[in-house]
Amino acid sequence: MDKRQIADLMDEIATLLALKDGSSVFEIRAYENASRAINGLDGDIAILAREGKLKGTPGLGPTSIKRIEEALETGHITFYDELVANTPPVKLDMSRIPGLGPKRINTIYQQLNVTSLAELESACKDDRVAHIPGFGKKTQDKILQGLQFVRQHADRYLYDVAEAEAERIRVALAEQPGIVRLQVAGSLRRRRETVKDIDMVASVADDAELAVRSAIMDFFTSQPSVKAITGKGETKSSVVLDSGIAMDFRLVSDSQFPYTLHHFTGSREHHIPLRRRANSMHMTINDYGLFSVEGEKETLIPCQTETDIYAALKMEYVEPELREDMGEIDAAIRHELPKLVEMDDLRGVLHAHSTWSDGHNTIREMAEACIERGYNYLGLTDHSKVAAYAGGLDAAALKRQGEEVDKLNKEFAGRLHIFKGTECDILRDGSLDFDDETLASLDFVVASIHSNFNLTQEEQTQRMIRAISNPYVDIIGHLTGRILLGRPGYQLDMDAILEAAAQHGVCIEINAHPSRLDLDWHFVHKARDLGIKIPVNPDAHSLAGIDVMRYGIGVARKGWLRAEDVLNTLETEALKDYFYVRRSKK
DNA sequence: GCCGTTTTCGGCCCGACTGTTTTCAGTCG
Repeated sequence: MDKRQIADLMDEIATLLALKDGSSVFEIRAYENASRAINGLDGDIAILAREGKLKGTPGLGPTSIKRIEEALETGHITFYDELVANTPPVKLDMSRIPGLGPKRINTIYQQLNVTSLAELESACKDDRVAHIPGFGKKTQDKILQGLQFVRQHADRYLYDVAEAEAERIRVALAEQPGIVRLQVAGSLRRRRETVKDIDMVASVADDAELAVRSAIMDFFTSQPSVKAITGKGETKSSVVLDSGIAMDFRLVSDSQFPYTLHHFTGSREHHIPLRRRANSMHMTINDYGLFSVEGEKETLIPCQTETDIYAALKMEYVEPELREDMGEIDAAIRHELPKLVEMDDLRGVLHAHSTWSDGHNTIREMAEACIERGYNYLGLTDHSKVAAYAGGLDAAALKRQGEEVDKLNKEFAGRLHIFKGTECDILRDGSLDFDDETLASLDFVVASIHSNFNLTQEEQTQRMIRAISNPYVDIIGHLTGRILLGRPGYQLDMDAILEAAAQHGVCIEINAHPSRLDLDWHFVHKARDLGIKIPVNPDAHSLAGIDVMRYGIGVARKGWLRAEDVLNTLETEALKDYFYVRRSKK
């Protein structure tokens, strides 16, 4: 078990405890804290546990450490298993509905005896939920909406979860004798923010013996993370992994590899116009090959790589991230595809928290971690005062923090520059949580919404535009507030927002946290075309939190961004100038 | 369950909003 899996288990324990009658809210919170503490650990949890270094980590007491050790040794936590066994499954299902917490779940369960979400839905439609004391029509409607949300997002997985699963298997397979080429395909390769399953394609030499293929297939289906085998053949096997993700593995001859890889990378939407183009050039394309067609006769056009396939269609190579039928076909024909931004283009991080608010690590620790990762600057953005739940800073604390940063900047001179910032709450009316004088004292300002999610689209849009119009705001944080697979974002008129941001020269971040990836890639391209600069920000709350940047780069690439479109590809001095110029205009 | 200590027990982040009430419970961040 890795860090993430154990942290998820601890979080589930918290949920299960909350659903149990008579649990202490403080015990629940302790498990939630432990989960966060585990996620925030820097380094391999198995090594930390073995060396006894978990002790002393804030949030991890003797019980949590015992549970972690059990998970590492045995792969499960008995306490968790017992809780699951004693909790009606429908209660867990209900806990995924936004707006339904443990109290209401227990009330519904006791009053209506529902045993499934389907029964809950009927109960809502029969108006039975609205008649429970303390409930009403609006609550019932909200539950119905929540049920729909849960249904729409069932059986999907976050990119990072699927990627970790796929990578484990890819690394194992790569060692297998006989495999020539091996690559992840499907939506994972296209870097979709959530995926339904994992596709992987491998090749063996064209003259490989059947026994080689069989051995590879056997090896695949016997991977430790395989929970069930749903299909097994010479060229394709399907399994379900421990996490519940389905995975298809295809094994083909090496000469067939590029066509198969291309076919299973998709998307369907990309392939439709591509096939149309092939047809117009007297060719046809499927998962076995690209063929020229003369009457009844089909001749294979030999291709070594996907680049060859696109070249045969007189097109530029299309990066997998772009294969969504969002204009990439025409651009590839005209040879006008952008050179997409890469991790190596990034020079620093601009949205990070420290122990001054709800971060796990000190400014110094965060700074040193940035240096280790090759970044040249750190934009420090602790929460503002209204964010009490996150230990937000008031103006006086912010000033003291600035003094600490000044000292650290002297110490780190030449290696790292720390920009003084804030993640300032956007209040209900669109004003900011700090006055102008305080904002003016900082190098830069990230402004985000953390409250009042339920305003109408009109109100929410006006609120956001007012924040964008504030002369001290440089970057809007997690624009829509969505939590992938958790809750939809708040209602915003995106066209109006993007226009306002362009007009005021305000950046919109790509929040790189795998549960957010907000701005959504669908809007990134448009934002770019309007001239909006887009920083890729980790929203890090720990050292490990800095490492999510690559997920943000995935979104940036899906949104057609070049290095010059991403704010934090600027070198330190250029970024200082950028912020300075914005500030001096005020 | 964790923490801190003036340790071995008492406190634990808290304000705002929503929907339901008619003074408050539940949820969220």
